[in-house]
Amino acid sequence: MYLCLMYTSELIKGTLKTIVLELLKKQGRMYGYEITQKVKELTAGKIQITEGALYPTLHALEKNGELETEKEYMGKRVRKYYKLTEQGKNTATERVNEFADFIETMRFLLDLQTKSGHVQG
Amino acid sequence: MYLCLMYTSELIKGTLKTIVLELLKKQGRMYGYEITQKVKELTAGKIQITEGALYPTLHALEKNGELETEKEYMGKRVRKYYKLTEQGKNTATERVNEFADFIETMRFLLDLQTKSGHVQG
DNA sequence: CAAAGATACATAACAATCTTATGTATTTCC
DNA sequence: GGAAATACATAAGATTGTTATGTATCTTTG
Repeated sequence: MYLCLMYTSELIKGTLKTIVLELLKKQGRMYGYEITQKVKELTAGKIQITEGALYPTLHALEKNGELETEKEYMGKRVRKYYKLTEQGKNTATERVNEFADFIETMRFLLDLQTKSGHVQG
Repeated sequence: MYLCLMYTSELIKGTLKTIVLELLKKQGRMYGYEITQKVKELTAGKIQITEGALYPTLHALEKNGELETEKEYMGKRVRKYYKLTEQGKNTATERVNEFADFIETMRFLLDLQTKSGHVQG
């Protein structure tokens, strides 16, 4: 059995946008810090998005027209909520489909038959 | 149905070492150019390893003690065959296991149930 | 109530890893 | 004999991440 260590950062590389887009698609709207916590929770700590990676990514997606923002004040503290634009919804779907296809290709290439840690059937 | 386009390069990023190590584990020994062709063939052109990425990676793996080389001359042209060291074999297994675990985590995170493009059962 | 930790944003220096471009040289095919 | 394929290699530039740092507010706890 594995301990629940984080993955080497190389693997996460390239999937961050996909994760953010798909999460926003499911959750409707989220703010940055919330995204880091949600991913950590859903992956049992295996994937931990750093703020240094997330915020620039969110800004880039917004600049590219995939996301739009609303600022909300909780007392004096600001929260920037992000949600998908129409374009962002399409991009989210494309990205997820591409990733799904990619992992099937990799599973074939690496001879991975069944899910590790799962008993099938 | 998808056309057989290449994946956005971001996805491949970080998986190159894993691919190389696992291929060498199965094939015994291979030379650089052969690796690029084999991967292209096995993935129907979806993953195309560029030489600018592969050669530096092979050199790094060799420097790190994962690979060892044998030069062979086919006429006047040289081929550099790579094979795994004992350490390399262990690293290959670790990398593949980690990747397998990673894609399961991602499948859960992205709500991917069954294999895209496959009929299960 | 003061300090520590969590929440919430942001940016900059650095590192890793890839693409694209370039270079050299041999072999094969038409 | 020239184009395409084989076979190696490296360098400039782009992308995307980590680590470090900064600011500020809110909550918990001794």
